[in-house]
Amino acid sequence: MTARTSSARRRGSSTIDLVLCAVRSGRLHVLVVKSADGKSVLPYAWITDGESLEDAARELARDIAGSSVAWMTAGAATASRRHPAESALSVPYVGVISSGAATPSDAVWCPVDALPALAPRHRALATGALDTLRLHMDVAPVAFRLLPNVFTLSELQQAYELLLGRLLHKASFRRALQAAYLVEPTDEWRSEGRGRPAQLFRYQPRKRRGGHRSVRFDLIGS
Amino acid sequence: MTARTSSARRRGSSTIDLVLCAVRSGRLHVLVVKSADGKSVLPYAWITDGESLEDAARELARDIAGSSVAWMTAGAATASRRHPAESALSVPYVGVISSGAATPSDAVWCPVDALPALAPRHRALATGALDTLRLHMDVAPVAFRLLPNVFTLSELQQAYELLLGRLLHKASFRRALQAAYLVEPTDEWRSEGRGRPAQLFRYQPRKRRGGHRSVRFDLIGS
DNA sequence: TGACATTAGTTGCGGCGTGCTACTTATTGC
DNA sequence: GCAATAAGTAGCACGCCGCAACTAATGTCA
Repeated sequence: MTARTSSARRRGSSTIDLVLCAVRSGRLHVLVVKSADGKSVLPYAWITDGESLEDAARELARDIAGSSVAWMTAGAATASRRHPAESALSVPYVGVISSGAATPSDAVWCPVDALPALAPRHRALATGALDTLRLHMDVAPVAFRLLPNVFTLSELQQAYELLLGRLLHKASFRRALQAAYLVEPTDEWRSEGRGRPAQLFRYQPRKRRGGHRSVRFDLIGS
Repeated sequence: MTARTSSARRRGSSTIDLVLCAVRSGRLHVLVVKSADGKSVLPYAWITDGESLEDAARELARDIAGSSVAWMTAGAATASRRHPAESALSVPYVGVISSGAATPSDAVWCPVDALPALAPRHRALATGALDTLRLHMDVAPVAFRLLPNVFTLSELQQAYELLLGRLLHKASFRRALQAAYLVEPTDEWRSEGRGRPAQLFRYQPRKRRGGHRSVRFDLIGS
């Protein structure tokens, strides 16, 4: 718990609630901290007038996780369900932390499908984080930000498989990636125990095509 | 202005701010109302404790537009820039109204690229609405909800062209639509002045494929 | 040391979706 | 009847995608 979170709480006030996500051993995890009374909570901070919400959320994330978040977006504000500090209104921010970053002290990475006891509002925010990531992954480099600066293509594919919720075909994945000019090979290789070593790549988008957004009907349902 | 909007304003409180969108003569419009002092504002309502934000937003939309919104989603809450009633925190909701609905009284549809003088926060919310619609149009029937219950395929294509910001090819558009089993033909035809009459269709998704989300790299930029 | 397992990375093929051109159909207006 | 206009369709070529099969490089173990 940081000074931000333990500052004077005001009934009827609003909070920024943080859902920090990372990949740990192939599963999506969210960062959970302990409140003053020992309960598990998502990191949160009371909103003060005149401050940018985005800036406040980034500052909170830096306080909690030590490093700055690799990517972040706001979720849908909610006043439903019980907040651990009785915040009237929660403005959720969903952030992504590189899987290479060190685990912050006084915090635990919890698998999103095996969360500890959380206040109902925080549980809803945590379980909804994956949907938020899925909503943005086609227009923002969410999967890339879940990885360290250099990564193997298999790691990138695993990140996409986690976000999409289904297995992908190696050759197709790599051809599509090649065509998009998003990654740049480094001259490093990593040996992961057995098997052939993998080349390391870096996220380095090169092509700036204005648009060419295509029509997509296949995901529309009711 | 409804009773909701003119209710006691409290400094430091939060509002729901509504960006209602509709297509008028081929351009995206947002609904603007007049405040008590004659200024142009987006419809808004003070948030009261214990009420669902989504419910409150839908109620506000019903009060303002008469009919219920065809589709709605929450945007990113913001505390930046000046709000017309000095709301500390705005929770924006972007809604879509069928282009067939009647224009509500005491309200004006304004082209989003030719807005009247608005408070800075409201201007930012209005101009950001198109991005919100674009973010959701691949997973929700946003374009369909911009249209009346029955519509021609040319109207649907125009809605998509407006959202995507580019022209589409008629044959390709129809083939893709056919393959998605999203619309159902009616036995009505509409004659639009000159030219061959167009068959009317209804949004009626039939196929429920679980997932098959595909990898999309082409929109990821920086 | 050689066979095997394991993981990375590539190649070629078939099918489907998409962009394009060109065509047919049906209506209004002169 | 004929031009103009807009809806709707057909055929073709190219590209993307899933798939299977292959090569390459490492570790393991008998």
